Amino acid sequence: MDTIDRPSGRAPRVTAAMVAQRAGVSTATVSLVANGKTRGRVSEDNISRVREAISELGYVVDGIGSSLAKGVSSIVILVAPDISNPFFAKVIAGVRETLGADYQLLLSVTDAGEFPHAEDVRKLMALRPAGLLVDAPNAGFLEELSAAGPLVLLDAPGLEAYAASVNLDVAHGARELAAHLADSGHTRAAYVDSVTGTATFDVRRNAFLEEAKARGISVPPDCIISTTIDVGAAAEAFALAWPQWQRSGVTAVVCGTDTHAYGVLQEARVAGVLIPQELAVAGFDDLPYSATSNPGLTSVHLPAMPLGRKAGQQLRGLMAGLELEEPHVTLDSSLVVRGSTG
Amino acid sequence: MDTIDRPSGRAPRVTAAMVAQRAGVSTATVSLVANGKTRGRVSEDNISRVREAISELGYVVDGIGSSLAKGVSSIVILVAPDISNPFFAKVIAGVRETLGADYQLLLSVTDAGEFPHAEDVRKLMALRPAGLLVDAPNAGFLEELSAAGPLVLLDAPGLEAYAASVNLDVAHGARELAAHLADSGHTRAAYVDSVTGTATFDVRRNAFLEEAKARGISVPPDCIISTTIDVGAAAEAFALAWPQWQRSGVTAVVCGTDTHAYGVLQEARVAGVLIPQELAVAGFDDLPYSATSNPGLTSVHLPAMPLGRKAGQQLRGLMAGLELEEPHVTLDSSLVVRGSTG
DNA sequence: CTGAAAGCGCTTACAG
DNA sequence: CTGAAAGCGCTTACAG
Repeated sequence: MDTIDRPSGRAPRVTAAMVAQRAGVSTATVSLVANGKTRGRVSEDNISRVREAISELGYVVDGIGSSLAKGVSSIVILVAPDISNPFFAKVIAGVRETLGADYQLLLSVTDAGEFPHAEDVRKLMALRPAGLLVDAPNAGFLEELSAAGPLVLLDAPGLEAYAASVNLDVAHGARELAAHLADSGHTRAAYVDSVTGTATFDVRRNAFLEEAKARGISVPPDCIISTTIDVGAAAEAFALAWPQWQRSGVTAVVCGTDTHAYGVLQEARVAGVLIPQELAVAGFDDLPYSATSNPGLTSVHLPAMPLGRKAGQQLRGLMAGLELEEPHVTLDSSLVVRGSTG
Repeated sequence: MDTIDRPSGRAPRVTAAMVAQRAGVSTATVSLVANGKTRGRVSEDNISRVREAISELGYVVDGIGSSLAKGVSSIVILVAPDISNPFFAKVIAGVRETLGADYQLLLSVTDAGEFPHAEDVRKLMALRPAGLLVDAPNAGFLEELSAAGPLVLLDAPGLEAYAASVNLDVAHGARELAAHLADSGHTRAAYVDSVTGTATFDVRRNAFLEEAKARGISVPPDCIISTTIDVGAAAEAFALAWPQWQRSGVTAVVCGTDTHAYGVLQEARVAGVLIPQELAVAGFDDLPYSATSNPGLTSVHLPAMPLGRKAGQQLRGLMAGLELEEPHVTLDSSLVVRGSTG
């Protein structure tokens, strides 16, 4: 039985006042009922009256009015430099899962790899978000943020001083990878880095280089290049560098992301470089396609969904006004060996 | 010269009243200046006074207060059933590009392939969005939406009656694909569909089946299966179906998305099925990885970024109160042939 | 050109 | 347990 009048297409906005009138109570009571704050404040009788009126009229608390009165909205802003990464889609899924229907996820996207600046941040804050999630930030951005309100950083190694964080132990996987290559007999490797000045990429590179060195794998400075996170760009850069690398005895290439690695694989096929016989290739992220490529891509697996889930969970805690028991969490990474490294 | 006092971490909210006082004008004037509505309404003198005060105090118009007064927010909601698809990341990038900094993009995500229902929609509308973008909807969802305000549909073939739309001519690519397979000598094919009841998948399948039939390729009912848009799920389903298909003489598999096709490629490698000698494989979307896989995946290319761009552009028109010159736009698709089909 | 005032829809002390 | 009232920060007729 639909009792809503909808004469000509657009339904009129139903307000708390309309509900109040129908239920024969004040708007204050409507607000209490609609927000479930009735405990010891509203009579059973009025509760059911209001509930009935609410469902009859199809009333929904107006987000804007509510936000203004409360001083905060139900929006959670997720700032991220690269949503084109499939890895990131899983992080979002994880966030959504723990945030549930109480909060709306607003995605702040800029151009690939770029972070918003002071003015953009102010505009975002003008939405009075309930909380902020920042993925793979750099220190400069966090300085500008001058953190107002609940804030959780994702994948922000070394930036623990700024806010609560959920990190990935990429260094562990990077070391495993170096060990794996050393065990396979490699003694000279190259590294394809990401150009974005994001902390996680520094950690990946440094951990790999350090462990490689310790294991007798040399990575000369001219064997380290960087490109944007793009298959084509990586392919091009590799094409340019390979002749040189080959001459200097490079037998393995490690890439900052699987996306870079796909570019290397692609170009290697074009150039007739045998993978893994002539060249071993590995990446970070373990994107879904890495299991599918031919050969499969050896990669450092990062738990994307758990990352999003945990970050959402921590943020919920902060938004509820809690003191986090464990403000800094680190999730494991581990190497997945596939055909691209023999 | 930073004149903002920030005694202990959290900056106090700067309001229009504070700016007004500093500039020696009323809040009405501040509002006019902040919104650029000064033409013939504010003296040059006051304009510069207010501008100065604004920048001195770092004032930003509060989104919530503004939205409440205006009756509409600056939020554009993008509803989509599957953001884990890299295709979708590009659509978002296109939308962002045309929407610019004036609007905030709110991503409404549900579980993969699911659409929000009545209640969720109401909650979204409670944010008073300036506009709505709905990707790959089904009719049921649009019925529930009872469209209030500017709305543009993306990739919603056959749903033109509901709202302005930007569509992809997937049928054209699908027919090209059927022709290509027929030309390659295939006479029996299988189809791996998506389980989501999304119109575009129906169009893809139907256009392919029709053209295949016309070209002498038979696709028996038991050679049509469907799975979620997931590499693993597709691989599993293919593993189960392949022995049967092989016996019945299937030499080509067309997949509703490249993601499905990756699953088929993966399982084929495991099962030792030679691609393309024993089995030709093709998909839709032309994801970045399709150029990289080995063999490369033949796929119907869909212009993701232009799709997002055009949709954003149309929505801007509607939000500006314009009548769209061309409310229904269709973008081209075309087949990209790679190694997976020989 | 300018400002006082009403109003957007809600929430929350407050007084009863 | 209940409601009148103030207030959140802004925008927009309105009167001047």
